[in-house]
Amino acid sequence: MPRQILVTSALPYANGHIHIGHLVEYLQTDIWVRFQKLRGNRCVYVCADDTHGTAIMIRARQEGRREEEVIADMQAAHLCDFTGFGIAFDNYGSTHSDENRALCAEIWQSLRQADLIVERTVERFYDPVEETFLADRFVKGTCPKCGSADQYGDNCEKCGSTYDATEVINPISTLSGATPIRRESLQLFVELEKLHGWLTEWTQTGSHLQEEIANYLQGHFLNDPLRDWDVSRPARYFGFEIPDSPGNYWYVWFDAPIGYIASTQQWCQANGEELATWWKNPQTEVHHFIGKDITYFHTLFWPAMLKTAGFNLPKKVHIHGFLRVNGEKMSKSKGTFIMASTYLKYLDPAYLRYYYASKLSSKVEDLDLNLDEFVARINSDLVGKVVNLASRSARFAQPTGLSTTYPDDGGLFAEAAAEAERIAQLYEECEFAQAMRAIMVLAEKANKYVEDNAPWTLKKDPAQAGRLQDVCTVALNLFRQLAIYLAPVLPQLAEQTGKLLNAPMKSWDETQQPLVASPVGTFEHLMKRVDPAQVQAMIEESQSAPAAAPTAAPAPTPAIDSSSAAATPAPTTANAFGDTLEALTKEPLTETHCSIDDFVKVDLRVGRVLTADLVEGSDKLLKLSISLGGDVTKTIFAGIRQAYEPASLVGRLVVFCANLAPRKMRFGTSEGMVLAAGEGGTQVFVLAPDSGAKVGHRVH
RNA sequence: GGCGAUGUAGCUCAGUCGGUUAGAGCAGCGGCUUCAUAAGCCGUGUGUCGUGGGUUCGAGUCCCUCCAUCGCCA
Repeated sequence: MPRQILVTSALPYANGHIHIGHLVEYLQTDIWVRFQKLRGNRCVYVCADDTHGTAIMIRARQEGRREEEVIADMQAAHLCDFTGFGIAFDNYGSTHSDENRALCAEIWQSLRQADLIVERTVERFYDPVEETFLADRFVKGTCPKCGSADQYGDNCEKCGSTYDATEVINPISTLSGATPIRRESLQLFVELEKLHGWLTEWTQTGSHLQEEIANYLQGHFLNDPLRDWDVSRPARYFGFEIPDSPGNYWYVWFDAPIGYIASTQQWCQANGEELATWWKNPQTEVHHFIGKDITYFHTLFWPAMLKTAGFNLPKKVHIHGFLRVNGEKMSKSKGTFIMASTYLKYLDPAYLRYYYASKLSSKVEDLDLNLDEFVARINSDLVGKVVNLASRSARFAQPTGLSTTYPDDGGLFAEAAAEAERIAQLYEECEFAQAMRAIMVLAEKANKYVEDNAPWTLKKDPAQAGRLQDVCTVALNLFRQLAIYLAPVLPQLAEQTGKLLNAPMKSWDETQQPLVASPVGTFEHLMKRVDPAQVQAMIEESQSAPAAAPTAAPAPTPAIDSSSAAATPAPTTANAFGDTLEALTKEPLTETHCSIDDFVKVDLRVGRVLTADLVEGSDKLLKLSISLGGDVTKTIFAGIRQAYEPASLVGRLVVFCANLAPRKMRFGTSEGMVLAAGEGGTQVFVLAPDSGAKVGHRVH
């Protein structure tokens, strides 16, 4: 009987782009979800942008835009990054949605009815310039305990003491620099203490939490009375106004987790399902994946809200540690603060998926991305052991296909098949590192089989043709087993393997039966070795570019594209650089001249790709939003989809025609044309300026 | 400061209820192979198990001290 599983990752905040630290969580979750689906369980994976709060409000004000515009752009960018890494949400919503507003109201009503809400007047700092109350972290001043200057409003980094922002000496608002004034504010609190007994029981029993987390909660919170949770913020605040308390808004951390439910609801609406099936049903397992920084929101406040409002409690909250790079915190100056979009410009997402998988456990431990190890591990495990297995047998098997009966392999296939449940158990428990190791052991045995049976020798003797086919049948079946075991981590490899062997992989159970009598397709490279130079280039770009908006990329060929680019047939005659007449022959020079007056009519500009999205219903087009600086943007539909991963374009500079007459297309209006060279299809190469060119520069 | 985690081979880590000479992958070294994307196979480990002490017939594994690193403290 298939399980019914609802999975979430934490909602990324709409104030910043996705970086490789975020990706630990989304990849961990995506792998787990893909595993569940492969096992035949009903599994829905939802997420959303977390859009409310002071930070968004400030950002919008700084940029002179409405909050809605800021969060819409960021959501597009987030989705683009996630898609680039193969993270497959069933629905990706926003906390700023009608569904979420309604659900917040519903849960709020439940909290009221349960008599858990209390109102109090509190004296808080107010910024008279920005006209907003100030969260503690937006107040700086001198520590009232030790006298250290320039400390935040909640605690002192020097002496470690904690205090109220209103105690700080000589306070300053970090938003405006103004001296904040004290002002009374009505605040609404959730009296969490009323649920203390229940929370203790829920957190300490039933393995809803990792053991160390349960201990942490017991030691840090549950031994003392729980404080009231302040869930309201006075206007101005970007969020939802509390229906029965005009002028007050729900604190961002109130409506954010409700976004999980709201996103599920959107999915239900799109798929003809009932929300209750997923959130008010003891048969459904809810699994949250989060980072350790937001533990108490998800293990105290959130269960309390769910319990009170009658929604499913999480079966498990899976909490992971932070990412470190080369043993240290991610650092801008060392180039290890790597944005997802930057990574995608240089490296195959499969590498990071596998690397993280090879390091992840169910513990709340930090994960270290050691870049030397990254290169070594991918090259050794994925290229050397896994992909190589197909590479050294598929070509021999292509003329004949697989044998009609599965040959004697000395028990190798059966042995690997017998590992299926153990490996599945490891995936289930989020022990991905152990799962990867178990799979690699199988890969080593398979390679030894190929070595011992030397198909390349058999090939030389026509009398051994049958034996050659058998040996390749074994090798390719062992490879296929590995590809299925790895499919949650490497979906692309699974898909390519399905194509190669003319048997798409749909289920974990396919590891149990060898494939026979199937034709073998033409072998194509499944994975490139990691080029350390690309890693270095990625670091250098991360070092030089502002994190939020990478500048002047050296415009490398996208990683996904370089293998096909090399496959073009070549030469007749060539110049000293090896350039042939091939292209010119295909498209001869235009005979008629173009006057300078004609030329200046064409307004070519340098622009930055803000977002790149797949166009529903078109296999050629990408929808690009291109910035000319500030808030001036153009929307362009470019026929480059087959050549570029959308994520690889975001943030890079392009040259485009900015005054091309707008053209209505089926999908929207295109306001220009991006310059690119090449024959079309996958052979398209977008032009980029040398570094130094600025967004908005005209091309002369 | 309080609480917690971690510290095992050059690197990444495994070591279950304490029990024989402490293991694996990678790197390195030696050999073989050359089908494959400079890939593969075989062989190769003299490690103060962070330090010092204790319990025990026996401790990487239990207890205490200290050191180092990291995290958390609404």
